[in-house]
Amino acid sequence: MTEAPTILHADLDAFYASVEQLLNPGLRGKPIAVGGGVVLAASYEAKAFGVRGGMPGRQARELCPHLQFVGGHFSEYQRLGDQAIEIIRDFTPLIERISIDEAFADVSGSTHLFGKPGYIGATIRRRVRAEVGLPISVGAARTKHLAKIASQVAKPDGIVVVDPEHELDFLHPLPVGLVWGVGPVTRKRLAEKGITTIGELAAMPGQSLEHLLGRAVGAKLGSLAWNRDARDVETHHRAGSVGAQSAMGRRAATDELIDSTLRHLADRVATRLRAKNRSGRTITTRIRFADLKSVTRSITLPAAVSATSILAEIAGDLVRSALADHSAERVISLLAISVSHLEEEPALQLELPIEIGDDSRRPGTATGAARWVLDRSVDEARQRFGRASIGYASVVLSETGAVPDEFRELAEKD
DNA sequence: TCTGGGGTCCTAGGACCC
DNA sequence: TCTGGGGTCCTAGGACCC
Repeated sequence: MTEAPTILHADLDAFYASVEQLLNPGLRGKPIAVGGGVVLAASYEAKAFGVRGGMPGRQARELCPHLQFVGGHFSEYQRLGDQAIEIIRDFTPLIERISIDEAFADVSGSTHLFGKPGYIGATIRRRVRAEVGLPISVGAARTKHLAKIASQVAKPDGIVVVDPEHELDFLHPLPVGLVWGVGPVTRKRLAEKGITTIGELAAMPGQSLEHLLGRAVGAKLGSLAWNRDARDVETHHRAGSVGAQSAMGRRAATDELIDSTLRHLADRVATRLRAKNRSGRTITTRIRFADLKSVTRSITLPAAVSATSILAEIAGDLVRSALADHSAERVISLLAISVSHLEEEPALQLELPIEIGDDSRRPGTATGAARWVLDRSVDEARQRFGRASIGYASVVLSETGAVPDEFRELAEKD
């Protein structure tokens, strides 16, 4: 007897756009896009014109002249996404939420109560439609990877159950791009070899696959991988890094721009770290130049940090050193800070003897511990009086006119 | 046609240790 | 002394995902 298709993958369709159409009935049936400069989500009516997530707004308008851009109702996205997940939770506690609009569920222990996986999937779809008001697609299969492919095939607003006896029949005609880990670059590389379907991929010897794509991806795609694919639904994740970035069009890389941007980014990252009671040892900065090529610089410290000012200063050192290595580049289009090697935050952060450059950590400035205490009080004040109520002067100033932080935190591409 | 933000994982070279 | 292998950590870059 073969195993049952007890892993479900549920994925809300064109999520942000569907929410906007739910909130405003006047938008239903119309091509709309959430976002502005860039399309974060497009309704199916807009997708019919070729509009896609991640596309520049101008290009989207050219493809679809009647495209309507709508602002994001961020808290509604979170609330409705949570509501849909809670419906799935009525069927099983084994849920792995991948993003705001997507989750795996293991229903192997639920079938004696609720029926076959396909029936559970259909019930979830009906209830999400009735109780939340949104379309959701479901894939059911023996493994996570297969269930995810199935839900993509099920879109829009459908369900696909992959019979374990006929997995290969299901997979082989599908395009390689549906395989997790095959993006535009790999797809192009495969197309050059004449491979466009999963079946053609499966017919390729494992060795040449690995030669073409590298060991990890190649092994994953090997035809046997379908049977070894992980199927454990992991109910809690721990973030491995916390970061923030800021795109800025094309700007001259002046000290003022760099310092104020890094302060803003360090503030966002460090605040989130402290909220999670975490801190990190490795600090990575990224600079993207005018031609969209980017470089990174990182440093791993002997002790973890979560203080805003320390993070900003170290990031400044890293960015300046990278700019010095690329002195021909004077125009930048993006700056980013990320903190990894995360650790649990100790009760009180000790003073850190950090000296990686000349600069601003002179005698007389606050110690690590003092800065940490200062940060904590800023965090508390913001919780009580609102985010804009307090902050470092340069940070507060640079908030104005920027993309709302809620937008950043929810941003996704479909 | 040159566009946002938050992440994960992999690769490869080099330093360092035993 | 110019010679081996294995393991871990760090850094930089890149592909990919939502």
